[in-house]
Amino acid sequence: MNIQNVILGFLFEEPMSGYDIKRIMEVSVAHFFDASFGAIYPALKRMEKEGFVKKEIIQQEGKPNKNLFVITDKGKEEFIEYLESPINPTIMRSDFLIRLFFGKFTKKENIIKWMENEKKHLEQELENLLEVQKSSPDTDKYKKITIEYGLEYSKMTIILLEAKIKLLKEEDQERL
Amino acid sequence: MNIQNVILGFLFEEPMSGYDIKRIMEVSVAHFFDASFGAIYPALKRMEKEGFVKKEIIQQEGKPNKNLFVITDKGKEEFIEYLESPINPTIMRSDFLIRLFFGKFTKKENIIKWMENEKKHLEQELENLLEVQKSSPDTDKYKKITIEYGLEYSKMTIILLEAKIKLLKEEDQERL
DNA sequence: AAATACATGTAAGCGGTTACATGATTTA
DNA sequence: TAAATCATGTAACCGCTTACATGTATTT
Repeated sequence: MNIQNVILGFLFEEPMSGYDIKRIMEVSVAHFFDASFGAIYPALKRMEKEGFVKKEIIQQEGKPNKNLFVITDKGKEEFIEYLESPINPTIMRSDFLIRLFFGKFTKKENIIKWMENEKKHLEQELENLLEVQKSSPDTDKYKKITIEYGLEYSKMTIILLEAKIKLLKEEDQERL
Repeated sequence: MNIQNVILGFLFEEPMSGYDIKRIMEVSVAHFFDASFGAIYPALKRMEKEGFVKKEIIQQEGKPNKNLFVITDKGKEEFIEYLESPINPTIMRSDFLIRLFFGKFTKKENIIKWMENEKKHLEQELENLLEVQKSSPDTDKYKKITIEYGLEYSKMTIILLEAKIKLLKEEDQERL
């Protein structure tokens, strides 16, 4: 999977601009995929050159013009081919867990700070996902599963972090 | 966080070769960080040049010689500095979830195949983590939390996937 | 006889990110 | 008046992966 495959997926659903793609990613797949404009725009250009998408320039008033990209039959084929290709393993890269792993080299204060920070982020993600779930109750069942997945993950992790933070704080109390 | 920080962390615990570092990563942090030899060896070289580590060549019989890397005081300072620097957000990149998200464009057969594949991987990870937990009961509490984290994540996800696979399969049964 | 473990290393290339440039309109 | 939203794009750079090269000893 790469940025091209993901863009093709979104354009399979409806024509969009690069800007739209970025925005929709943020409210749908951000918990397991993200991309910057610096990746999206050059990808769209390449894809146009290869005939996977075609560009339609939409004149707008008061706003910059919009490049609306429409998926072609060749693009649809390419996407279907991706779906038939071998799946890549899920990758997680966590600075938080690396720091925790080497936690004995720093003050407990730092560790609690990191945990509370991670918890805060997960609470934000949980809130976002609940919002998404509420605002689009008619999404297809597969998209719903990806939301549930994120919901369960953040809930579980918040609970775990809460318990561990509490334990670490209680250790300090006992010493008084 | 980058490969250098992680290597410094491991060398802070004990001197190791590049090969050792790779092996130990696979049985300790693989569920939230991984690196290839092509990243580890050049990193060690750079770090030696910058004075973060020093190399000791160990003569071995029947095996290739080993480059044992020892962390220097400068290296320790560098690692402590990393632990004080702003934390990077956790990144997850899941081909599985992207495919599921666009699941409506393929056959249910494919989706069940992906889910069963993902479940199989998580069961393997769960097994590995249980093995690690059993084989090193005296690790420090912070490392234990990172293992628990992985354990809870894989358990939760296996249960969720099992339920969803069952649901999808039942849908088919009802149609008969 | 083939594969795996041990052990190190490099070069080419990929798939991005970060930072910048541009510019109107709207909101705080 | 500063910041955010809308909108596109590029250039420099980074951090890695993949593939290859080398070679012995052990296991299958």
